Amino acid sequence: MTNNKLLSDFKDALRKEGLKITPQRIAVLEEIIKNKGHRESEDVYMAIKTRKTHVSRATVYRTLDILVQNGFARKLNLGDGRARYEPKIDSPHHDHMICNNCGKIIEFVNHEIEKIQEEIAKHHQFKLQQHIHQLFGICKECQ
Amino acid sequence: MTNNKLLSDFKDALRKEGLKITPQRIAVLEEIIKNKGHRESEDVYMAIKTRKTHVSRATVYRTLDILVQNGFARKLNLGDGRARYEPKIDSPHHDHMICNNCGKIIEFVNHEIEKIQEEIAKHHQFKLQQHIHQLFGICKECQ
DNA sequence: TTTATAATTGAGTATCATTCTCATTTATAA
DNA sequence: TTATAAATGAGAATGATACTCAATTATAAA
Ligand SMILES: [Mn+2]
Ligand SMILES: [Mn+2]
Ligand SMILES: [Zn+2]
Ligand SMILES: [Zn+2]
Repeated sequence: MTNNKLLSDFKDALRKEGLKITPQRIAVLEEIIKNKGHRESEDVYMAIKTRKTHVSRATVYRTLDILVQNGFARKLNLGDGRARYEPKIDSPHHDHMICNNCGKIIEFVNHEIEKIQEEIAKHHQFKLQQHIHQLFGICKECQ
Repeated sequence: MTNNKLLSDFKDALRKEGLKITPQRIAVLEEIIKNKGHRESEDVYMAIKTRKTHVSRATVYRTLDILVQNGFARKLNLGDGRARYEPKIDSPHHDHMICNNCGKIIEFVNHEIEKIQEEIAKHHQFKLQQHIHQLFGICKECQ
């Protein structure tokens, strides 16, 4: 999906939700889809602030929420007290391996695990909505 | 394992670490092994404070860390900003399903998943140290 | 048992990510 | 162009957890 298509989809989503199209909101979307992935709110804030539109931390947080709510981004909790955001469009579901030493994030997906998860849920008559699966350890380069 | 055995093991662990045996530390251990599981620090603090030894929040946090460091408890991050602690002794590894509605926690373990995890790590030459696997959704009773 | 002392405790303060408040600014539809 | 509801930003608030440091206490030596 081209960035232009994404941008116009985002504008459509804003209109559909009765939200206004503002330079700050566009800037946050653009920053997130630069696809460096796994960005902290503060990173996004600094990146936008230093070279583009004037923006506040509050607005970055608010816009990241809008992106997550509308399926443009995914919010990750890596257990270190700071949320990360990654673009969701064109990025199918995956989970993460995180290096305890350098913080590097490796993405993985395993359909067998996904299937077993669903069986476990079904067995407990539990309606599965989301899951978190994170592997922590030491990456190849840090050993 | 009896609670008495656990208590003496804890005292041994404290001695081995050069730490003192205090009523506060004993009280936190006892509260945790009451096996209600998945307790918040504040719960533990209130429980001890209301019916036993005088204790402070700081000491509860410090002692929970000692328990985790020495293998007596496991610390869980359920993504809601408050850590949970569960006894680890006599409780083999398991993961958690959490109801998005009522907060109920169901424990599960699946050896196939555990095995695949290890294969994934090995494939990336990643030395696996811990993992988090949590399923979120709506429990049977809340549907 | 007393003493010396290093560890522990607790009250309060600090931290830090995130959310909230509200006065000012702005996007949008008429 | 105007009216106005929504959005923004600066700074305050929040909440879990960590830190500080003076007072207390567990422990080992005498
Ligand atoms: Mn990712
Ligand atoms: Mn458990
Ligand atoms: Zn690494
Ligand atoms: Zn439920």
